[in-house]
This record gives sequence, structure tokens and C-alpha cells, in this order.
Amino acid sequence: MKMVQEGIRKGPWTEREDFKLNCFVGLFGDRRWDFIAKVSGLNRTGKSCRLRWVNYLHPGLKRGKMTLQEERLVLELHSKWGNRWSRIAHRLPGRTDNEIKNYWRTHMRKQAQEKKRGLSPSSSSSNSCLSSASNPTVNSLPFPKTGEESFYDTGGHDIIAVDSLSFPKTGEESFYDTGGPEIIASAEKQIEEEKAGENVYSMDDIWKDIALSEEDTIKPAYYSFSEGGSTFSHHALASPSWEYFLDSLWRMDEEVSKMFLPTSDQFFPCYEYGRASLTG
DNA sequence: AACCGTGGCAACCGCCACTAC
DNA sequence: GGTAGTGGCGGTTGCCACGGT
Repeated sequence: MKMVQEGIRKGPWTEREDFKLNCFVGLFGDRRWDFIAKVSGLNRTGKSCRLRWVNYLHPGLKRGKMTLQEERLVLELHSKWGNRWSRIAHRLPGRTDNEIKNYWRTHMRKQAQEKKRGLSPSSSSSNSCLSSASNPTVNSLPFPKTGEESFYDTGGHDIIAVDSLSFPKTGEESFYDTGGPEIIASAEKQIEEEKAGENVYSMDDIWKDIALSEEDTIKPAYYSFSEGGSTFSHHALASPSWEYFLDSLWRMDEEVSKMFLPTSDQFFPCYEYGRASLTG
């Protein structure tokens, strides 16, 4: 039996909460969410913390519009796997299942509306592009006859291989691109491999991949403090709230502190900076 | 300027799977 | 083997910004 905890916060996260979560994930890793939720004093559930981290705070995440390649890949993977958003997300470095899910919903809604209105593919630039990109893939795949499929059907255009599609090079595309064709090719290769052996990555592997693939293209903003001989860097948040972080640490169970503080390389810069701040 | 519809996104909920005891 | 705790995933909801009227 689990009692519903009183005082559990819900709703949008504040910058201070983000900062605290970031710090505690840095200290304890991104696995023990319930523990992090407790010791951080966030008054959030572990689930909520995990979700916030995975969908928003993780340094490997990309922000911004999906590239055409990504859109194409989402369509293709969805046609293969259905609503396996997490699985699909694994093939799009820096994108979360939530993001892809949201994109898909929007996409499907657009498709449904166009279908409803019987619009021509030229009704909107982005949609027409998506339609032309999605049809070849989907139509060529063994798709179960569902209502969903009908969203793709824009009137039986000639089918071309997805690999042969060409997309206009735009500034935006290159800006957001995380590797472009290489990523797509890599993902498609992995799809083939999975077909053969179902080699499913663990989340650790995924994040490692992301870290590697994003190393040169994504430069997460970091705070970097260098004061009083101590250097501290952390993922950027709009307003660092050291008093909150430190306050939480001070309130941590003493035994818990003993368990983790001596072994955490990341803690000491935080600690030193905090102490320096407090003592002036 | 006010209202309305829509899209995009963040976050919650419920279910399931896994693991430790 | 049963149970509780926890994490992960997919579905859903609600808020907010923006554009059109």
C-alpha cells in the first residue's frame, strides 16, 4: 500500500527546480529517481523528476524544429514500429519520445484535416513536403489496414524509394541538423540490423551514442564559475539558485550525505562554491 | 483591440515490466 | 512464488503563444 504523498508539487517546473534537479542528477546519476526526488527536496515524484530530466534537462537534447531528415525518419520508423515512440526516439539522437509523439500527433492531425478538406498536396509547403516524403515510405511498407493508414493516403502518387528522395537544403535544416544523411543512414542500417537480430540498445548506450554524435554539433550551454580557485561548470539554467541547492544538501540525511559526498567528483566543486558563497 | 481557432509543447496518468526482498 | 517498489512507456490533457478574422 502506498499512501498518496501530500504536498507533492505538480505542474510546470521552475528554474530553481530545474537547477536543483540538474545538480542532483549530476551527483547521483539519472537512475535513482525516487531517491533523487526525496533527497533533493523538490517535492516532486521520482517519475516527474525523470520525465523533466529526460524531456527537458538532459544535455544531449536538441531543441528546435525537426529537420526534414528527422521527419522522414519518424515517418519511416513509425510505419515499421507503430507507436513505439521510445524506440523511434532511440534512432533520433537528441529527440525524446515525447517530442516525437507530439510531432506525430500534430502531423496526423494535419493529415487528417487535409484529407477531410480534400486539399491538394500544395496546400502548404511543409505539409506537402511531408506528404511527399511520407507516402513513398509508408506505401511501400507492409502496413496493416487501419484507419491510421488512411492519413497517409493523399491520392496515390507515384512511389519512389525513400532513399532517393532529395530535400531542399535550407539554412534551418543545416542549423538543426545533427548529422543529416549520416544519422539517417546509420539509423536505417540499425533498423536492418534489428530486423535480423533485434539488437536493442540500453538507455546508457543510447545516451552514449547521443553524446558521441552530438559532441561536435551540440554545444550545451554551461555555466562556468571560476571563483576563489574553484571552478564549477554546470548545464545552463536561466537563474542559478545556489541557496536552494545548498539548502537541500544541508538538509540531506546525514547518512545519505556520508554515503555519496566523498565519492562524488562532481560534488566538491559544487560544495566548494557553495561554501565560498556562504562564507563570502 | 478583442475574440477565436490552432499548433506546439510540457506534464500527468495509468499500465506494464523488472527487480529486490 | 508472491509482493512491493521503482522505472519506463504510451496515451492523454491542459496551457500558452500565435495568427487570422
